[in-house]
This record gives sequence, structure tokens and C-alpha cells, in this order.
Amino acid sequence: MTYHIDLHFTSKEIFLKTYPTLFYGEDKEWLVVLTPDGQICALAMRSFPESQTLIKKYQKHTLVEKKIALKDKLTCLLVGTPLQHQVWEALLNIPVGTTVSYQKLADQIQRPKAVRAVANAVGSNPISPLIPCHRVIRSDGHIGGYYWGIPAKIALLKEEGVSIYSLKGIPQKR
DNA sequence: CTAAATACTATTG
DNA sequence: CAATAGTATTTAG
Repeated sequence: MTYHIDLHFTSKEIFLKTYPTLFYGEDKEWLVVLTPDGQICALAMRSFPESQTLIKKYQKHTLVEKKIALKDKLTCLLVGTPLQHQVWEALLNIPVGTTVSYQKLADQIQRPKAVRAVANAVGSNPISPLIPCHRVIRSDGHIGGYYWGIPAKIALLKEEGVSIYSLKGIPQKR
């Protein structure tokens, strides 16, 4: 199943002000948090361990459970800082089945020295794996981190045909 | 406002 | 391998 992703950006302040009430629910393999006008502001795969914690990040809102029916076109409202928005957009250009280092990403957005900050931004993307942050690895060949756990990252890469065993720090298949 | 924390990297022993 | 300095951004206090 391939989805068309439509991204919109906003700041935390505006988001909190505009959307005091949010909806959440499950559809297909996804667990989502939606704005009243149907935009996805957070998403995770139900198969991720602790995927329910997705909802816990929105305790400042009134949360209402709802029956969700996702369409082919996923309209997302991404809440973040300017750097995070820039990084998330850059992530969309990473083709399926390939990987990129945090450093290369930083170079790409003209902030080569800000690697560490870029890595943090990658990690705070709220709709992984729609935004393919699992395709970002360390430049020394280690796999790097993943919000939902390294095993989830490995599984995603494997599905896309990336050879994990060329990465360091991965348990070798016996 | 300041301090602490980072899904990083290059360097050194 | 471990420790460490450099680095920029976000978050907690």
C-alpha cells in the first residue's frame, strides 16, 4: 500500500491554541492522533512496542477516541521548530531502500556543523515511519537510534531490502 | 534566563 | 574499545 503524503507545518504555540481537542484511534496498521479537521498530527505503527505512548504526548489536550478511516491521501499537520520542519522535509527525499548519514543530512540543509541538532530533529518527527527517519544511520557505520527502539528500525530497513548485516553493532544471524 | 540533555562525529590513547 | 571536545538546538527548571 502506498500513500500520498501531504505535509503542513505549524508551531507548537499555534497548535496548542488552535487544537485544544484532538482525536485518536486505529486504522489498518496505524495508530493516529488527528486534529478535529482530520489532519494527522502524530502516527505510529501498532506493531511498535509501546505504541500507545504516542497518545501520552498530548496530555495537554482533551483527547477523544474515535473511529478512524484513513484514505490514500494522508494530510499531516506537523508541529515543530523551523529546523525540525527543514529536516523532516529533507527526509522525504530519501529513496526507499537507501540510507543516509546524519552528517549528510546536515550538509544537505546547509548546516554541516549542526549534526547533533539535526539528529535530534530527525528523532522528534511525529509520524515515523511515514517520514522515513529509519533510513538515517551514523556515518561510522553504526545504526544510530530510533524512538520506537532499534529492533523496530532494523525491521523497517530489512523490509525495504537494506542489508543490515553491513552495519556495526547488529547481532549477526547465525 | 541558564543548565542539561541529545537518535552525532572526529580524534586520541 | 573508551573517553572527550566540539557543536547547535530543544527542553526543563
